Amino acid sequence: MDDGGAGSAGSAANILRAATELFGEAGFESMSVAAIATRAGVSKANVFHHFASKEGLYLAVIRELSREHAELAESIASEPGSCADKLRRLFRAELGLMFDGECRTRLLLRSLETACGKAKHMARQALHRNFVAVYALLEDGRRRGEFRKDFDAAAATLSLIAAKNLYFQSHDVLGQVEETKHLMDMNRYAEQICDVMLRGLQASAEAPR
Amino acid sequence: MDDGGAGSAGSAANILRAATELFGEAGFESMSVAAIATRAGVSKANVFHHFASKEGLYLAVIRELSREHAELAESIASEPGSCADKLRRLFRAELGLMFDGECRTRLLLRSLETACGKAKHMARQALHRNFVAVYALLEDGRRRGEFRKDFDAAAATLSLIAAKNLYFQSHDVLGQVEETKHLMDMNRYAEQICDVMLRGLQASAEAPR
DNA sequence: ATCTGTACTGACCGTTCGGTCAGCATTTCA
DNA sequence: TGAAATGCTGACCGAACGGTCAGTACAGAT
Repeated sequence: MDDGGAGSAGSAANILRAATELFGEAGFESMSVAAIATRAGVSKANVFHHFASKEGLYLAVIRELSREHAELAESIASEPGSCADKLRRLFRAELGLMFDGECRTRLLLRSLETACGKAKHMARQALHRNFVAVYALLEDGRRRGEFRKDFDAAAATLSLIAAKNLYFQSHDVLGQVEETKHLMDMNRYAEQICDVMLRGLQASAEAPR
Repeated sequence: MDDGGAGSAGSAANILRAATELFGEAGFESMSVAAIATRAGVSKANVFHHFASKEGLYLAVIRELSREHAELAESIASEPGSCADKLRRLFRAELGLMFDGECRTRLLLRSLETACGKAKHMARQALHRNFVAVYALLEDGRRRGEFRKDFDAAAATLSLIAAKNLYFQSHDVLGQVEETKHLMDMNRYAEQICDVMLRGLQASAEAPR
């Protein structure tokens, strides 16, 4: 029983992968340990051999995903270039990562609202690390004079992250509505969102209305 | 068995209310019919007397909430005033409604990602009606010359809705981080988001960067 | 050759779940 | 007065669940 970590690269890794897929497709409660074992090609008892409990397995999955997502933002933010450029690059890269492993992303997003306290907390920590990276980027842009002095960096950061998350959640229905069909293209959406936001951040200091 | 609707105003209404609360606190799968019956002060069998199944009860709850949320946007959009004003009013009003019944909102948001296909569809329809109302508002602003000609109304609408949803989801952790403490105040957040967005929509036509 | 630890399994357990059903009250209508 | 319909319940059911356990197979160390 190693509970998380790579562990023997055989069954344990298979179980972790199967669990990621199945927990991603449906929720924690609606996916049984037996189903995960079947998908992984092992016996149900073997799942409990490698992981202490169903919740332990779930947490191991979340832990892996959280790290992966948080590190991306931090890495891009530390690259050179103007803040506006970095913001565009970051937004696009994050969308890319999200769609790269759809079920993984869905799992992480769902965990934000799960009953299980520990999973919720880990998912929120991932969100927080992401927040801090984007927030720092916006504050940096303000210091450098790229953005106006009087915008609320926290609100703007939240709005950017939100735009990313909801886009992912509703991507598969965008094609069903005429007005949103053109947004199916990820890069086009990223461009539009960044355009509006950057205009808002760069606009002169006079109040809107 | 009346399956939805007010019905006898006694037990059926109690069950519906209890189900809304409990499904809101936890998810569909993690809340048992027995628990709902206890909270409603009736027997478990009585739940099945009024509703065809657990899923039927769930759908009845969602149906009620969807209507409530979608109608607000449509009503405010039809009021008089400038589009910028209406956008501000709408954003604030929607946030208000969300926090008015927290567990109801949580339930609706969670349904967007549930395994149950019908519930997901209904929640998405509510989202769609909301989308259409905001989208029409932005397009109207563009036609009236309040906003610039070349912004993407669909992307901006999605972003506004997203900013609202994520704010609700993360509201209780905003107080734990120094940079976001000031956003705990709903109206202040609404103001900041609308400021950035409206500046982005009203800014002159030259490209940002 | 034997011992020890590890990976793994099939069979099983207690519990909880959604759902059913026969039957008891109360009301409604004839 | 009685028959029919409705609201409601406790007792019960089969299925599925998370989790356990005794035991097998096989590795490497002594």
